[in-house]
Amino acid sequence: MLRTHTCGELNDKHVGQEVTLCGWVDTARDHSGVLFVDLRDRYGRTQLVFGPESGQAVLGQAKSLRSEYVIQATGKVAPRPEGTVNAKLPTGQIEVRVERLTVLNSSLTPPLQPSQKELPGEDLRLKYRYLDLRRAEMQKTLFLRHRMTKIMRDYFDQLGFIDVETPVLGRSTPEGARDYLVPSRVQPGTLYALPQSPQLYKQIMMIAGYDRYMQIARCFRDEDLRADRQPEFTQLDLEMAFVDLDDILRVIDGLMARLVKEFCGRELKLPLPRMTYDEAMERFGHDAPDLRFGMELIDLGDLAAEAEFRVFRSAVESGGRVRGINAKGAAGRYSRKGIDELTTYVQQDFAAKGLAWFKVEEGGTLASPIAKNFDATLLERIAQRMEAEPGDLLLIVADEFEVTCKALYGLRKRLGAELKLYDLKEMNFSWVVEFPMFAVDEEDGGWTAMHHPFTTPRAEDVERLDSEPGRCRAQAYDLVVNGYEAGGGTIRIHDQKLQQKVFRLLGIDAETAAARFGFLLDALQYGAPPHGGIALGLDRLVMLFAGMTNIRDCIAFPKTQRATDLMTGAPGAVDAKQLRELGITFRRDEGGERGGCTCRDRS
RNA sequence: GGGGACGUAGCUCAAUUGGUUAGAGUACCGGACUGUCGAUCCGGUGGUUGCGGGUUCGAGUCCCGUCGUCCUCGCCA
Repeated sequence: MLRTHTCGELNDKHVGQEVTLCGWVDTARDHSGVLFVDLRDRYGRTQLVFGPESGQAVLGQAKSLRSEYVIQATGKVAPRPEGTVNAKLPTGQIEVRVERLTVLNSSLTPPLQPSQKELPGEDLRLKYRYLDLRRAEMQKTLFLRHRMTKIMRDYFDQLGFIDVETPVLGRSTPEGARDYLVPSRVQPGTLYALPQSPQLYKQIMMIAGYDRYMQIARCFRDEDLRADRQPEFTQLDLEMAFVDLDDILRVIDGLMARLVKEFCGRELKLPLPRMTYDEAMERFGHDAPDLRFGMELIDLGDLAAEAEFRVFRSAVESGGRVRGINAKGAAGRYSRKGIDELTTYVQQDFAAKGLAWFKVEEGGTLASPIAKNFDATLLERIAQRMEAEPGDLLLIVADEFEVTCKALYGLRKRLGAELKLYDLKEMNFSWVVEFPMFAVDEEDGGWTAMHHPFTTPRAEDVERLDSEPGRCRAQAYDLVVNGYEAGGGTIRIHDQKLQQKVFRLLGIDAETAAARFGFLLDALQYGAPPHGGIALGLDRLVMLFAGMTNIRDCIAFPKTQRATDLMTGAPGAVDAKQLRELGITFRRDEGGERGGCTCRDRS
């Protein structure tokens, strides 16, 4: 080793020892006769002192040090003179009086400095990721991520799970997200698909008798990005045989309790609360409700039906819903213009027809441009239903059920943040269960799998498969943390006949099913045990435990919103020879100009 | 594919709403300084205002297009 200690470990117990440290020059303060360097590595910072006793040569050398130079310094650990102790630094009790200095490497003037106070623009951080990753914040997050996966592996190991790797080169499945495809050279005209999840492989592992499987698996989905979504992401994936839904939830409950104990220093009360999908949609308008605050959706359908106000009455008469939320004490926070913004928001983002609102005045009367369309008693009953108090702002959406869900969910989320209705450090865990088996496919009007086509219906709903699939509930469950879907899973179908029935319902004919996952249908006929599992979004979990709202900050090398890597320039053009070997040509009108013959420097 | 925000010195930002020579902090370069830790003090370099058009006597500012980053709807079993 080129060093005897790290930059984070020296303290007054080391005084008098000769040590050698290696690291990066964080800052240098030159006082002519004496010069200080804060030396940084991922363990911390230590102050180096160059003075007359270092010798003219070493002092002169030190004067040439600049930000991010990599140096090796040897000297004695000394207590800092009285009055110069730095309480902000764990190593602030001591300093190293340097006797020998080696510049291991110099550095260009860095475009971003790891210790600078203002965070540089994200494009710059991504382009110079190696500099960004030197920041303490990033190092802290990646270390948190490491500790979390360590705990996960230990936890599942103790429960008898085995870690099995599954292929990255697989075959495309018909449903779900868009696949990333990899052309085969050996089989011209065919392509592999990168896994959206190891779903089928882990089911095969159950059939093979490995009754407790886990993996921290990379998954790929070629869909548009969000603050909490990357095209390449990591799942904590697991599967168990001979279990029911409660067994899976209990295992994850235990894991969450362990993580919370380790990183939040408290006991998590188990079992985690459960809510049905229907209840979540009714109370919060979303299947991943943020339970850190109230402001639940309130149904006003019966009152709206009595109203003269046409917008309300016709919504109910045409089978829609009239629901609202009460933003307690927010009437003063939202001016007419502010409410207009909220209206535009629900119209543009959720296709709501409009937003009705009332401000609750002193004395409890409801004030609004639409108030004249209601008689006084009805207004009073609305106020009562919504538990309105002076200063409250009532926001009401009258529309189709789905629209009221989306719009009010959006409003609740937005107002929750704007009104700071929750503690940013709080962690709230819950389960949402009893998802519908199927949803109506917007494109062809047929049924589509709500979760995935291998999901088992609830035992009491199996008979509904034929008669009313829309009311058939699945043995599916989502883990929800602070309003984020942190993971989801199902009990799988282990009966080949039932599996084929579900495929038929989904409009996947026998031929297609056989071609796409005949191997699973085959395997189900060779003694498939009952099994089920779950996958947790690791990046999201890290984000949540780190108290962040951006998944990119929890990933060492993330992609931009347009799915590029600003550091490497990926994706990029490839050599013409590579394309020839794969039998690929690009049409000129579809990226032909990028399909050039050589890799292009995109910087 | 739709909606929105942003793009000015290496970096973080400003520029009195269209006005004459585009500023500040920091970084960088030079000088001073023996106890600093956001060191301080003095001096200096640094700009195709993302790019391309247009309107105007005059554009960082207005308009159109384009590129990039972010937020969001659709999308994400």
